[in-house]
Amino acid sequence: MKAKPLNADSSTEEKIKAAARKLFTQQGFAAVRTRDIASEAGINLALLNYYFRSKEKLFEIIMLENLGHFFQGVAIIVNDEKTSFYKKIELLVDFYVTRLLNNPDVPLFVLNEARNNPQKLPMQFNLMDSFFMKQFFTEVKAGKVKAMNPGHLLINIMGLSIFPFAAKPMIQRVRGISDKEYESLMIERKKLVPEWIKSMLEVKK
Amino acid sequence: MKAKPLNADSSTEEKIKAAARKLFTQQGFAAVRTRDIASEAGINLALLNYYFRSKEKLFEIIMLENLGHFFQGVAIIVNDEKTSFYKKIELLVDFYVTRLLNNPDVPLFVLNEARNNPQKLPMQFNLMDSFFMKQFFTEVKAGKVKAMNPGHLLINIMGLSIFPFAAKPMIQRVRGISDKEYESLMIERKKLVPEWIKSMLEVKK
DNA sequence: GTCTATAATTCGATAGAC
DNA sequence: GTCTATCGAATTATAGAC
Repeated sequence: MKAKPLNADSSTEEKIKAAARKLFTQQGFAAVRTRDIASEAGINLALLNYYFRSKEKLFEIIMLENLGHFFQGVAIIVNDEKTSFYKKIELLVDFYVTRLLNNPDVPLFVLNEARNNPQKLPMQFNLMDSFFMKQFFTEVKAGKVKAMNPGHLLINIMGLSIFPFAAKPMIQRVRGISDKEYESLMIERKKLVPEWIKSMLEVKK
Repeated sequence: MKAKPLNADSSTEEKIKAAARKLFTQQGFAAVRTRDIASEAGINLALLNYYFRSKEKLFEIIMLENLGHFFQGVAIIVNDEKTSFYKKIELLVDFYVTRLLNNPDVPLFVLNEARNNPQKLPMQFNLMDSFFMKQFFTEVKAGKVKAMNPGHLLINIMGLSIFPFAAKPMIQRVRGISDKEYESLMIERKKLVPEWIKSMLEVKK
């Protein structure tokens, strides 16, 4: 078995992937030119086609990576039988916000891809069959949380966690705040969103 | 002054605009070919350039229309001095959901545009100076609602109202529900989102 | 593996007939 | 106003030298 080179991340292949990841994620497939990727990677256009056969192949690799950012880890969180219902909400929000702080362009990319190529989304992963959902129904039956269509719960968790990243440029425009301020707002949300979700689920006396 | 033709909506110009609106809104500027627009409109490519000088000009028209869907009406709602703080929240949510039920592709389009061309967004419209925000601060000072960074309030209202439309294909994929079911979920949200926002703002005793 | 040069295709835009 | 035919620029992909 061949040993991986020590500097796998600085190999030419990785440089191209890094450039492609940046540009594709920010601008989408159609808006990016392979020339731009090559230039961003500091290499030649021909070399890009030498490593990856085509623009499509390279894009698919990046897409799978980005989808991973979105779905990887979620399955583990929602199916852990040792954590409580509310703890899972905290973990989910923290997971999304933490990951997206480092990859703020991923949400729009994934949402666009989901619309343009829904068949490429991981289908096996059915949130409705998760242990998290079982816990939700248990809480509802016990009268501990308000009954609602579980779709609302999922939309609310994701909407409150993910939307602010997808809408960052728009919100910064209508509010006029800096990148730094926006980041600290997002960090605040790690704590606030679970509290809000809790309030929404609270049974009124 | 010349009278408008009675069938303005079926004129060639309108047919082209309708086709462009559909394709640009669904796929974005770069992914759409002028040939596709012409074909969708049932006319020739040359005719498209006869009516609108270029792809860019046509796109700008569509973009302004779509931005209108998003911002038009919001300014009126948030600056009405006769409606209460909570009433405005109800009106905002209803406005977004109602409009987006008929234009479900607009949110992703606007979010993409806001990122790609932030300078083209209407800047004059500063939500922070609105009467709605004054009312929020009044409520906070009176101890009637929880204090929070007003950015969170805006993000939450928009996230809970708009995100489900931007994420529709993804959510349908992970939940496996039909278009019809999804629509009734959205209609439910007109009533539920304002209630949830209220819960989030409630001062705990 | 990496480059230069170029082939092959696509796409926006126009010329010119009707 | 509307069409066919085509130009010219841009872009993906490859051939071939080093």
